[in-house]
Amino acid sequence: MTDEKRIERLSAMLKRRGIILPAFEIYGGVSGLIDYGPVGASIRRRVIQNWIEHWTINGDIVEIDSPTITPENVLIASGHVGEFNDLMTQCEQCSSAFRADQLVEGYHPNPDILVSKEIDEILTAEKIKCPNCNQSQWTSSKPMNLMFGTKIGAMKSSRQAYMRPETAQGMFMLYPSLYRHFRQKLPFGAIQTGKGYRNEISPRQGMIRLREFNMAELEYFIDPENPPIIDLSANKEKITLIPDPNGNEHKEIRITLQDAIDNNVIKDKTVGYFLSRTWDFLIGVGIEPSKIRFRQHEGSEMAHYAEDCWDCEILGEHGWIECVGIANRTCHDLLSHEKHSNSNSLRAWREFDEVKVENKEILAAKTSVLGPMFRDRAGSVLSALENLENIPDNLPFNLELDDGSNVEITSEMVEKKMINNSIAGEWFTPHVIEPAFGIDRIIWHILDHAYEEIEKEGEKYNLLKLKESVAPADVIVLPLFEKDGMGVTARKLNSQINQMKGVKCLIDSSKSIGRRYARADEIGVPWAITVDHQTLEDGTVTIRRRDDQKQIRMEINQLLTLIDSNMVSTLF
RNA sequence: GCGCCUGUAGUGAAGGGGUUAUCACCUGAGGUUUCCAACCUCAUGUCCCGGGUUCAAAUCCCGGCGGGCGCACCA
Repeated sequence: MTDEKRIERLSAMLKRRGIILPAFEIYGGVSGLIDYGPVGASIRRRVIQNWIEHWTINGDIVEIDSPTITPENVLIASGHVGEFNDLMTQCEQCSSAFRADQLVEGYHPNPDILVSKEIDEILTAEKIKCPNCNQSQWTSSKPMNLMFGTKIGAMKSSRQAYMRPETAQGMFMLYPSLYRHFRQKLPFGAIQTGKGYRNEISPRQGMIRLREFNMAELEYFIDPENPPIIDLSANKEKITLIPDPNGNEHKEIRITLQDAIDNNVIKDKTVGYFLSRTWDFLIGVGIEPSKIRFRQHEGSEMAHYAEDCWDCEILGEHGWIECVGIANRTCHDLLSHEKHSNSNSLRAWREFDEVKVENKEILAAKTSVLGPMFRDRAGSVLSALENLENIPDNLPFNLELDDGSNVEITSEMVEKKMINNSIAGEWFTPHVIEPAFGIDRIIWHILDHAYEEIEKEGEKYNLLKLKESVAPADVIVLPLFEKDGMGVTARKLNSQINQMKGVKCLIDSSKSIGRRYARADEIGVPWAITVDHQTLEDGTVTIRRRDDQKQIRMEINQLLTLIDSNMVSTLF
């Protein structure tokens, strides 16, 4: 943060040019909500498109899309309801905030179940002191759930629900379908992009902490005993890591990811792989390599579900900001959803290398005899027989049932049998590695890193050096003048280019040519085509490169071919 | 949520208990100009919202909303 005013000039430009603006501004605005304007929306769409293509390119990852409204039981299972319904209270003396249930621990057998009023009474009655300043003056406690609540349906039949705090749960809900889609073979993954919601207490720092934000998450399901084989040795780039938050090695190191895995700096290879793929994505959309680092989470700041977590932080005007979290969520989510939903389809089948053959002697029940004999107890007799550890040598014998009672089993009721079980494999709950991207934060840093203020002929000049892949438009057509048919030619060219698949072209004919170049440079359009007098004579135009203002004259048709095949940059 | 600072055209700023609120850039129309924010003429557009004090409030006071920073919080 060398220049304090730069962020203000950048923010003013983003607003002036219709990139990022405060939402609902004519009604005073709402903190933590933003609009992407006509230019910004194009950038956002392209960043997301890049992200989707980046992950789906190998075929082991598919895109899904789930509702943002989520019923409460899903979020109870995920832990979001329980973890974030804590009552908070604040010391009036020193303003420190604490979880109220932790303060009254020891004064009540189960502080978790107390409501706000009861906790306040205990705080006052027991004169509980502030751990920070030793005073005993507490504000009334308030529940702190950062989720936006809503109801599904009306009146009595309505059902409690929340706006999703993350997109991940959608992928877990679709696990059975994904498992079938991928022919029941791990590893595989699913991605989802969309809005997430958090009712932040205090949104800050422009578009860094929003209440409604664009997320992009990948859930990659693996067999923890047979993790994917990862080879990152081709990746020679040294990357900044801050590992070992609680140990002696907690400092920045520069290391290749392969070395980091080999030296156990990154313990999980799959996590290492996603660090690498995240790096590639960020570079691809124009984040500066020197402004990226990966920091390992401390135990205390880890989410309730995560086992190991690395943040990818990007340096910008707001300092180092967490933009991607890569977490090993283990089997936490799938297991919990299995329990809460009574489903048994959130598993995968692991075949053993060798089929295990088990020869076993059992007492097979003759149900036609047992049934009439024991009637309503027949069920428990059957299960006791099945669970019998040691087959008795002689019949009859006394069989103990679950309820502690005994029955006599005679030779008419059972038959000794040898069975051979062959066990080919086992069911297990897959582990999941989750890279979660904050798209708005990434877009902020793309803009931050691309924004350049230079001097041009003694004047200040701004440009956005966006990568072609995330520019709001690919090309802009500028008639030198409207007259003499230049405007007509330009409009025709604009429409021809816009008919190309995946290519977006703008046109601008107001004010002087220099001013129009400046406007296009400021929103980051990489190429400008100028229609001039010579165009009318010989069918050539000039193509201008944003980053150095170089121009090349060439035939319109030749240029159109290059634009269509995304090859304009080969000209220069 | 607390504390300090703060809010004037699209953007950046000046001013300030008084009758028509100022400037630059931007935007639009016209003119001029054969390629990098040129020039001329004209035009559009502002005191965050609500309440109070006052003959009079954009200005002072209170509250809200928004923004910045610090503390706290942050899946």
